[in-house]
Amino acid sequence: MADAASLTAHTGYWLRMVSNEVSQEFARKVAEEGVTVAEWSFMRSLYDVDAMAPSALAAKMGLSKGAISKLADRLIDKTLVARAENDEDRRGHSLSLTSAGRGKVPALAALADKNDAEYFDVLTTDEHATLLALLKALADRRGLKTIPVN
Amino acid sequence: MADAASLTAHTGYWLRMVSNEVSQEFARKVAEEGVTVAEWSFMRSLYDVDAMAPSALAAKMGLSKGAISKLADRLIDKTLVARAENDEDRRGHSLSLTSAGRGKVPALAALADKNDAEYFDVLTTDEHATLLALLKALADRRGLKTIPVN
DNA sequence: TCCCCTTCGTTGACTAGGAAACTAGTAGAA
DNA sequence: TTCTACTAGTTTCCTAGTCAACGAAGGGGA
Repeated sequence: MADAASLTAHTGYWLRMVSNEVSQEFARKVAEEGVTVAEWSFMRSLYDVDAMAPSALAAKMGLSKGAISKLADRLIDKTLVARAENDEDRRGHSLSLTSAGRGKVPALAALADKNDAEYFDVLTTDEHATLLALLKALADRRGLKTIPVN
Repeated sequence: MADAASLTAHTGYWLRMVSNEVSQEFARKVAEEGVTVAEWSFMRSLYDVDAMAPSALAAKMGLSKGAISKLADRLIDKTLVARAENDEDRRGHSLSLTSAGRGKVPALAALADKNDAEYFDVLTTDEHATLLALLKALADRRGLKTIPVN
């Protein structure tokens, strides 16, 4: 019955609790570098390519087109990202990192590594590996393709 | 180096991806009952007690006082929750479920159970148990006390 | 008793994202 | 070639949260 179904009994509950914590911790750290987690994810996605269409980035980051549009505006204000019109298809735009933006990525990536390592440090190596494997298995079996922020 | 630090290598990344999915799925389901996930969590927290102070609820749900205040407004509009002034300490208020609100909880709790069971159904019983144990261990060892939405 | 300091809850300004309307441009069919 | 349907991005409106400022109320010391 309802009374027996304690809120804390759900796996989704613990998942969210832990996930929130990792993200908040990381948000605090990247804030010192002057960017948000979403902005970092945006920049990181652009780092591997020359340029990318907003719609592709939306799919990759698991955000709506509208969110990408606004996120891009903010990053352009910070001169970390540039938006260019497309010659072939004049509807499309392409987004790319400026040199300032590109220069910021390594430090942020190091921060991301450090955050992850520190957060999961309370687990043994085996436990950490098991957790990662289970999460990947879950994502795989549920057919997750989108790439959320972080 | 930065290039080697792929975004997808982080445990935090997978955690967030899976957690987002569970939450969104659940959000979609409770929406059919006319409430949001935060509203459900609010009602669930009130279900075990007669009444509760906004500040206590904020601590329990891991939200700010302001968020609780607005959430309460919405639930009062839906006549699921009532707000009363306190006689002993006239600064304090107390929040409680209306009978309509209380009546809704069991169905929502069943939905929460069902969602959790269905989502993690792709794991074997052992895998599910291991995942849950790891998440709890992580929360415990990191001293997590707050109770996030869900 | 009266003042200062703290606490409780609400409010307002702001940030972030989603959904849908909208604009501009492309492509295919007649 | 021109009309229609579709596609890409942006914009607008809405929801949901944070943080900081605020007013009301309590409590302890001079």
